[in-house]
Formats: sequence, structure tokens, C-alpha cells
Amino acid sequence: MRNQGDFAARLLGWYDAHARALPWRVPPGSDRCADPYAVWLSEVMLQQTTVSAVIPYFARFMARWPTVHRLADAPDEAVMAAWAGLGYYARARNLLACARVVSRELDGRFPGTEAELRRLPGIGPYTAAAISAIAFGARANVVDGNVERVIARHARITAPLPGAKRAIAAEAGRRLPAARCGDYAQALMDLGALVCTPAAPRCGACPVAADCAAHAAGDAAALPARTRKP
DNA sequence: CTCCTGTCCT
DNA sequence: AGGACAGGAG
Ligand code: SF4
Repeated sequence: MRNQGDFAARLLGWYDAHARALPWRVPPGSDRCADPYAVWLSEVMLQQTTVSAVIPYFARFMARWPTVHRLADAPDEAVMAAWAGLGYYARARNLLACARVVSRELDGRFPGTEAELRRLPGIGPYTAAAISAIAFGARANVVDGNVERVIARHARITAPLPGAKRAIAAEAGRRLPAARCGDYAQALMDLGALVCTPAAPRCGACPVAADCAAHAAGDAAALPARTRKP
């Protein structure tokens, strides 16, 4: 079975009812995709901070620089000042560098494929997949920390991260839907943020609990395992 | 793979 | 005050 018992269908059904309304999102089931610029900006900000912290910064950036051209033309100091408080200032520099490439070399159009997105400054594997799925509807395997947790539990992958990354991504890939790929990516991340939380997953409210292997085994809270660093 | 960032949390 | 976090870069 390629579709893992309609995992995606159940998750999308849950998302239709429980999606967080976030400023950079379109509502579940929209026929249009979200604005690539807004998706990119939010994802870069979200790389380092929580949703609640990002919301006001995102609003200020979008109000002041509503398009990638406007951001690209902003002075460095203005962008750095607007970024102040978010931390990771190297990422703000990458943000600006990326905006300038897209604005000046790509006519202001973000590429739609992961491979092309990956080449832009500040866009790594996760962000490339997220933008291509959410803003372009591509069937990309979007795997961030939240998704790793959900999938490690649902498939009960007990091998520790980061070594288990590939195995987890492979299991995630088996669960991808044929359509609504952007909604699906966000549904999985919302599930990780709202239900399949790190310490105390709320399996009673989970749309995929019926075939969740870790829930059945009773060790969901212990997954994903991680190799101790020191 | 290791290193790195700064804010948030404890 | 110290560590956790979470992605990207090298
Ligand atoms: S059943 Fe529990 S552990 Fe499994 S995916 Fe749902 S919330 Fe996570």
C-alpha cells in the first residue's frame, strides 16, 4: 500500500477542521497556493523562532516590503533593524541576499522546484521542500523537526536521530498524498505542533492514532530517540 | 559529519 | 547561568 492506510486523507480531514489560521497561509482546500514570497519569508523566520514570535515580525515585514522586489531594494540597515530581536543575524543577511537574487536575476519569481530553491542563500533542504509544496503545490517530502517526531512515532522508528533521518524521511515519503500537497505539509507540521507534541502527545485527539505504532506500543513520548552528544 | 547562531526556558 | 533548540553552512 503506497498510501499507508489513508494516513494523508485522515490528516487532511483533521486539518480542514483544525488548521491554524496563520498570516502567511491560505485556508485549507484553497484552489490557489500561498504567495511564494510570504511563504519564504515566514519559513526563514520560522527556522529559528516560534510561530507566536514570528507573527508580529512577519506582519511588519509584509507591510513595509510587500514584494520581494521591495525587500531586495531595501537598505541593509533597514532590514537588519527590522530583524532585531529575532536573532541569528546571519540569516537576515542570507534573507536579503536571497531576495536580491530572486528580484534581480529571476525577475522576482521564486523557483518552484526543490533543487532550484536549494541553491538560494539561506534555503536548505527543509525550506526548499516547504516552499515548493506550500507555494507551488509540488509533491515534496517536507520533513522538519515536527514531522520527524510524528513520523518516527507513527512508524515507530526507534533508531536515534540524527542517524535515523533517512529512514524517517523514507517513511514520510510513503505517506504523501497525490494532491493537496501544500495543505498536507502544513497539516503534518500542525499535528506535530498541536497534537503530537514532544513530551505529552495528545493521542486521544489524533487523527492517525488508530494505526500509530508508537501509540500502540506505549512509547510515543520517548520518540524520536536521539544520540547523546557530549 | 561538525559547527554555529541567540532567544527562550528552566 | 546554563542548556535546549533547529535549521543551514562548511
Ligand atoms: S497517536 Fe499519538 S504518538 Fe501517534 S502520531 Fe498521533 S499524537 Fe503522535
